[in-house]
Amino acid sequence: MQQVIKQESTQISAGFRALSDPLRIQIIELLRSQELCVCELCEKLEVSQSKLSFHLKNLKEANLIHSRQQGRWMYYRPNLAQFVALEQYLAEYRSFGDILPAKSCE
Amino acid sequence: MQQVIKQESTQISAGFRALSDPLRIQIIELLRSQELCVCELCEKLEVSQSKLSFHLKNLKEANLIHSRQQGRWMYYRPNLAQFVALEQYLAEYRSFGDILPAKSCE
DNA sequence: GATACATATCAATAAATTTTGATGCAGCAA
DNA sequence: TTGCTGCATCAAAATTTATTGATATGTATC
Repeated sequence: MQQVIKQESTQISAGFRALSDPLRIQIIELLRSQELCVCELCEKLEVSQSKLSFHLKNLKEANLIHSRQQGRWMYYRPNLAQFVALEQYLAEYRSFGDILPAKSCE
Repeated sequence: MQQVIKQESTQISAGFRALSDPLRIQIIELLRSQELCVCELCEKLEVSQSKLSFHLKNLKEANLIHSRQQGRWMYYRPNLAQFVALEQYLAEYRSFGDILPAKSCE
């Protein structure tokens, strides 16, 4: 039982972890309105290509972005379904209703 | 301008970073329905007190929980407003509408 | 006062993540 | 084929974050 909670918490935290870096937030912000290839992201963010590649992989493994190859270029776009999933976790968290006052600890 | 985006992205990512650890998710799950003191969290999560203290500080600095001292005990509870803020970031992200296809990169 | 208890903090270590520069690979064009 | 371009991957170093055990702080009780 405690084990199940532990597993679930690992999945949930993994989703948020991908959003826990400023550069990755900047990346998804740029992808918000338009599919972009790596070279365009490089230019706009002024970071090295391998650094960007590392963070794109990170976002992709968290299922937050999708990619599509076209010729030599790789285009990235957000996977909105995964954003919904994280949003829902937060929404459900709040929906639980008011917090009970602690029964005193002594 | 790019600087502003960078600052904002740092703030946002800091919020998610606090949720990017399984133990911290377990903590907020336990606080979901009831204020708890550190000793109760220790027992339920079976972790050392200093470890717990580290993660509680982390959550508190991210403004995700509040604390209240009563005698020797420190009671923690979620700060729902901050959960709303993060939820809203995700909601607004999605609300931007459909992604434009890339203009070809060549 | 002295003592016990709940929690925070600190310093040292360990572990995980990120950055960097180099190299590899696939697609395209000459 | 050769060479160029866009991107991924890798190994090493740098940085950040987490864990541990010890100690400090504050509160209550005696």
